[in-house]
Amino acid sequence: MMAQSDHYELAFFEQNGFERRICTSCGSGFWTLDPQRDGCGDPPCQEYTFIGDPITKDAYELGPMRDRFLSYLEASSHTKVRPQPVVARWREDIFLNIASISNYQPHVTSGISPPPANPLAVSQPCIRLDDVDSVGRSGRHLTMFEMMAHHCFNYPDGHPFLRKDTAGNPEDYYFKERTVELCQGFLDTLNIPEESITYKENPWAGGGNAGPAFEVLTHGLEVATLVFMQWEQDPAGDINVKGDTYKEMDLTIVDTGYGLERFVWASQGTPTIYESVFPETISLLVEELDNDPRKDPKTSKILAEHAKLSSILDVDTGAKLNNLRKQVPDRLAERGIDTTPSQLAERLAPLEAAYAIADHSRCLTFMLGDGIVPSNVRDGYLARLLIRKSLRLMDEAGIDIDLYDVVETHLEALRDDYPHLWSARDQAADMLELETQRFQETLTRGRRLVERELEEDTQSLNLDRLIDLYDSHGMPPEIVQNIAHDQGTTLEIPDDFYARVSERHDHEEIEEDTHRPDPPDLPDTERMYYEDATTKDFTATALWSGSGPDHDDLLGVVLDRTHFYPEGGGQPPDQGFLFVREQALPVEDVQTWGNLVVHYIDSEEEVKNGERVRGQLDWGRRQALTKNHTATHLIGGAVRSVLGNHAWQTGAQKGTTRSRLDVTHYKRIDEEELREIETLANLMVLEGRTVEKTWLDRVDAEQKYGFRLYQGGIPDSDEIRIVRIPEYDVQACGGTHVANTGELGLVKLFRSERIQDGVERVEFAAGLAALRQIQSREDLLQEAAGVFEVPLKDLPRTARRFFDEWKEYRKEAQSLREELARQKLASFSDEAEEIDGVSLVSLRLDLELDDLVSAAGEWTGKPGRVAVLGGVKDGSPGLVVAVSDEVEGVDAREVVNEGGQVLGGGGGGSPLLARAGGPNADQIDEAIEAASDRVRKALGP
RNA sequence: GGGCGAGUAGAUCAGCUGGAAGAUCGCGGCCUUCGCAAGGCCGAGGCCGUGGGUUCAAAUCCCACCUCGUCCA
Repeated sequence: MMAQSDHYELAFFEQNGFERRICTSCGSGFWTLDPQRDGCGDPPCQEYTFIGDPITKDAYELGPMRDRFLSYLEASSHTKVRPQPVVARWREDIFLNIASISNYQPHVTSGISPPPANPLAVSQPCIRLDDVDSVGRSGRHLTMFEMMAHHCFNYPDGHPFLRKDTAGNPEDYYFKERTVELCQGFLDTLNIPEESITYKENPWAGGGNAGPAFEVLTHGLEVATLVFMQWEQDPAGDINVKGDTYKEMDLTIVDTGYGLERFVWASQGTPTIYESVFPETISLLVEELDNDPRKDPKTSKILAEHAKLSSILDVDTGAKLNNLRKQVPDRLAERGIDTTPSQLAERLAPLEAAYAIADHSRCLTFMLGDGIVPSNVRDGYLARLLIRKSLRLMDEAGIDIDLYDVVETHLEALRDDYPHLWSARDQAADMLELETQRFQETLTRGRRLVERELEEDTQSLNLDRLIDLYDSHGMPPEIVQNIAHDQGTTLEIPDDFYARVSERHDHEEIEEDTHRPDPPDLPDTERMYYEDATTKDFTATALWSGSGPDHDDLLGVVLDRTHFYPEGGGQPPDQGFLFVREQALPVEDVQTWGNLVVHYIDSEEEVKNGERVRGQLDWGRRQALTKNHTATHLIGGAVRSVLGNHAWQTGAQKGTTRSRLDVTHYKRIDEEELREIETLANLMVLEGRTVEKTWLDRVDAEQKYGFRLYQGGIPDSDEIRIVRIPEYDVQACGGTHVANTGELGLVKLFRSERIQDGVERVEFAAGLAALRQIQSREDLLQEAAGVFEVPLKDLPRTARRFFDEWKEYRKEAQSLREELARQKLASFSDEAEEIDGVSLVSLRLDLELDDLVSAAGEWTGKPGRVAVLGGVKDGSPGLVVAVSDEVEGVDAREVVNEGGQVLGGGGGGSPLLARAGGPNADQIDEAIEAASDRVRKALGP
């Protein structure tokens, strides 16, 4: 454990009269101006003292509090920057933006990119679902909140960003002292009593970094955290934090977080944070409650006590909640209110549901507004989870309004501060309606399933099955319990139900990344295709050759410069030849290796370092790929224009003959939309728009175009290449593109398919490949029309007629065949052999086996009969044996098998009807005879 | 990205240890009734998701694909 308390000995504290004390309750070090104080101020060491007694003179709402914070920092040489989306598309490791510092990870914190400003101030909407089960019950948890923050990135002397002047002004840099000063200064502007504030020492670690940190507390509420990132994880490091070792970093970072909603809450002193943050939403929901608990005058007192106690107790599990519910009545008794834990639970449950719904719907407002499409995978699942939780809570609390109506209260409240949410409201409404409908269908389906199972066996619903129902059919155990209750069965749901569900998933394999070896130490390969996309022949110097990381059987060659495009961004590599000493060596593959481009050639010969090499591209291939790549951008633009801005690219693969683009969308793309997309893309071709390619600073590019740039993924460099079709589409993209959209000639969409829930794949082609595809489709049509010998325009009608007639004839043929079999049998029936009172018919009829079966079945419909029928149809023999119910001692399976053996195969069926077959068609008569013999033996004396 | 589940009559689902494609509701006709509800009898309606494979024989087993549901990271 870190014992370096000197990390916290600040001049600021000394100069301003703060004292370091040790909390008598938890033993933590903290700093205070109050000489009497002996507790750190952090729950559970202290409970809330601001409920009903706000910490500021004025009550603040979100907007004014946020402005207050940002303008205070602007006045202290910070630059205000725009917040980023709640969907962390620039991160590979997380779906949602969980903190303001996430905006700058990993590219800024690792030193690849400079920050947008330095120092900077921001109020960043964040989403954390870890505590979702405490939301509504604890009175303080939120799934979505704004983290107000000031950050400073302290670049060491001589850092390249300082030379480039993109690292801010070093004179404005600060670390611990100034950070605490700014924090204290902000609290002072709110007139929060200074002696109520404590700075609690609590080192922080996360994501490979660590550093000393303060929790800032007042009135029992943690309102801010001040983190000083100055260590990075290193197994050989000598600094120990929470069990890991770290070393000092070159770049130190001030990472602060001020809870906007907490400040607003503390300034209003309402029983819970929810009434302060979204009062309109709460009113709407509470009015819809079956019985409004707030009409009871006692409730506000109860709520206040409940809130204060919940501050010092965790309520993230049912057991802990019950514990809280037991303690509150005692406290209330002291204040003259009589209640029991169960009364309390009953009184509070609907209100807690309303709080949770209000919270979840605000979170959804941001999720859907920032383009998450609800689905069963990835971030979409998180949205679906919240939607379903909300719907269930609404159902339980008897709130009978559309979820979108709740979301709308947030949209209105947030309209001015977050206009992009408002403009996506139609899609949000659509998605919520669809999701509500889907959930109802899931529940209906599940209900039927459960009812059926209970009907068959009331004991069938054991825990295993309960987990099954949830895991495979989405049936929450509570709902299954209700259904069981209605059917008069009781079900126990264990406390650790959800833990048991996840146990099932514990064994799932996690794929490990294969680690590529580091590239040789060579200068970056100059990629000439960016500057000049029309050259197909070039000369260069070989710098390295050997076994590369991608192929064992091919020789890797690195040149100082190349026109060969390495596979990347969904564009396959170029092919062609390298000419070495007048010898043409085919280039099979081209890949990047760090900043190098490796050409893989099929060659026995070594390529010597320093040798001159001529390269020649397969130009037809390159052109086809280039056209398909530009077409991908055209389709992407058209898709977003037709479907909406939520349609984000999740993948793309270009080919020479066809390409595909995957986008998020909440329902199937229909034929009409597909046509619209195709038309729009072709209009762009017809207009012949210029395709602009420019290099921009990452920060500039993001400021100018926003995160929609990263449709195709996030480049990990400071400079990024922008491919722009003016007033239509702009993306960060490293691929090859035509100069003008007119060069594509034609773009053809083939189909869309649902590759997973919430993701549509569009397949298309461009240029000659598009024409060829159209032609080959036409060939198919012509061929089909040729089969029917009708003109193309009559094809659908004719096909329909043929299909209908085929069905009709098939049925007719079947009944005729049955009739035929019956007739034949009847005509032979007088040949029946009488054995011990049983008539045996033994015949050869060369008909379909199915028809023999119906004939035999018909015959044995009357008592005392056995039929052995065999025949050869289309070269394969078949044998059927049927026995009337009453005949004893004859098992059709045994009889038929006797014949089956003769046929070289086998047979089986039921005791009354069985069939057999085999390869020996010429033995059919013998087989019939063998089977009949078996019957005679069975019946005979 | 991974796990689980499903696709059979217009709808909901049985059948899935291979051996004659079923039930219920709905639909059509008839009977009963003054009429309705209900009941009784008869009937129509199936590329058993698609394509391969195994087998004498596949709705059933195997593989691939298509469509849908669900849980988790």
